Amino acid sequence: MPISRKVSKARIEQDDFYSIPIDEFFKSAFSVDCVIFGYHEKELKVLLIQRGTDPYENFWALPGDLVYPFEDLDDAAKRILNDLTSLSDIPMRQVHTFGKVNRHPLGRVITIAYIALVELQDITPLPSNWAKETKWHSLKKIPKLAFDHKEILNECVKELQEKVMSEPIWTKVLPEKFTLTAFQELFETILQREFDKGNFRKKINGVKFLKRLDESQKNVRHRPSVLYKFDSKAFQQYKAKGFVFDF
Amino acid sequence: MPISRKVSKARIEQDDFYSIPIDEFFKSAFSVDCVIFGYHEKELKVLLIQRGTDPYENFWALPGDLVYPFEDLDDAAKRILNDLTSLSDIPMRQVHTFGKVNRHPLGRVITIAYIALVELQDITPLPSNWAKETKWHSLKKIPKLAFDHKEILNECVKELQEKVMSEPIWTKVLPEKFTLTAFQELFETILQREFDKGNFRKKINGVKFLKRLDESQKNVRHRPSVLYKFDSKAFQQYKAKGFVFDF
DNA sequence: GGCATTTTCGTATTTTTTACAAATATAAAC
DNA sequence: GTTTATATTTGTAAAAAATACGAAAATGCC
Repeated sequence: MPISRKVSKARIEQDDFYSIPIDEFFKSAFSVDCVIFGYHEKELKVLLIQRGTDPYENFWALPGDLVYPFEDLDDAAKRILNDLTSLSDIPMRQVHTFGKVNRHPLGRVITIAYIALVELQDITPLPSNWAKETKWHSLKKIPKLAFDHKEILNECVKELQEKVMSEPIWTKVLPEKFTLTAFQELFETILQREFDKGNFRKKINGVKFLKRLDESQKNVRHRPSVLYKFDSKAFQQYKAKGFVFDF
Repeated sequence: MPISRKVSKARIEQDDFYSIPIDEFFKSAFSVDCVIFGYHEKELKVLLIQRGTDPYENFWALPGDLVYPFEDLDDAAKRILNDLTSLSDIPMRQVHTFGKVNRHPLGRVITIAYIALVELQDITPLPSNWAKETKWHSLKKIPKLAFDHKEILNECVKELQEKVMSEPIWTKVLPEKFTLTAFQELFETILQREFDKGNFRKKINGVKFLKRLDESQKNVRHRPSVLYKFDSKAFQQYKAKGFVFDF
């Protein structure tokens, strides 16, 4: 195992290399930040924590922390979300890595952002470990955030909008059996545009992984809506062909 | 600056925290791997280097190296590609971060993958620094690769197929003025399916950011093709609306 | 000029989208 | 019971787009 290697003098003099000890490279850390979007009744929120530790003590921030040296990234995301908010069983997806040199005051820390989408009412985050407080914040009024978390959040909103069209990231938001109206409203909220009810429904009926059930709503004072469910097996075939909703 | 912080005993005993020195977190490194796809005459290749240093000396690998502690990720990608292959001015896009614990024998190293797409004939990579050799490898026969680079490559092929539909990642492949036949062949190669010539053309003509010029091919022994060019300004509006080709 | 070649245009058919209206199913009010 | 309010569901006519072809056009070369 070499203890040093040739590296370029970064953009000072091309073709001119000098040696720096390889140990110098192993002085960085990385973190995971979890962007948990909460949906409820046509409103989209994001779960923030109030930091109870330096740096940025008392600031609102995305739930995030340093990854252990012996921990896989996806595992770290789960563990960190659970550490700070007591939440578990929330499937998250990696979306982007943010790596500006001075984004963290304690040293070089790059952060990998993960997103998830849940029904607000289904879960009750509880602050834990160094998180003083957890709170759902409407996307329309986000306070000043720690680190570069505002930038991360903005990017993740875009990623959510893209991902919701091609991946079943929305399955945790809806009950197992759901109405097409609920499905439509969810997409309208995330994508910020409206669809014609009848035509939206026609498109859905052409999509095999949304299965119409022989069951309908109860106790509604209007014509009850037929219930649908997501067929993940059928979805696999769509995914293989590069499926994207064409709303 | 705190020298330690409470952390959970990762998945051993929930709700039980102990302290480990914060320095322990700052013993990792990260690298960038560049997946440069080269296109030429209906064939897609990827640029690999032969490693001239441990670990994995003499193995074929994606051009990649450790990121300096004082270096932004996007800058590192450019610098590293240039260090190893002498290439510059190749716009790359971050696609995914790979972070399995034991993916690197020298310690904890996560790697951020970047992709780009270029015309093979336009550039001449030259091995430099610790790269012994550079070579374009057909995607159909990839040798055994260093680290987890095979897995990274496979994932990046999928990302390329997705990105080519929504982002002008293809602009560096085609000359400034190009024929629709060339454009079509490029997409057929990347997506691995074929399109009807006349109908493909009709779709393109409905897309405003592909501008038809008052100019056509010269010195071809058949009816010359009209040339088109990419209008990046017009594309911005498409992008804002979440444009995706619907081939 | 005729030939080979590939682009380009045209068109008839089918399919999908769109916009909107009418019919339907339920609970609750009368 | 009958009516009413409400939202779901179906239907449909017009417009638009996709599809599958084939014919016409423009070039270099013989």
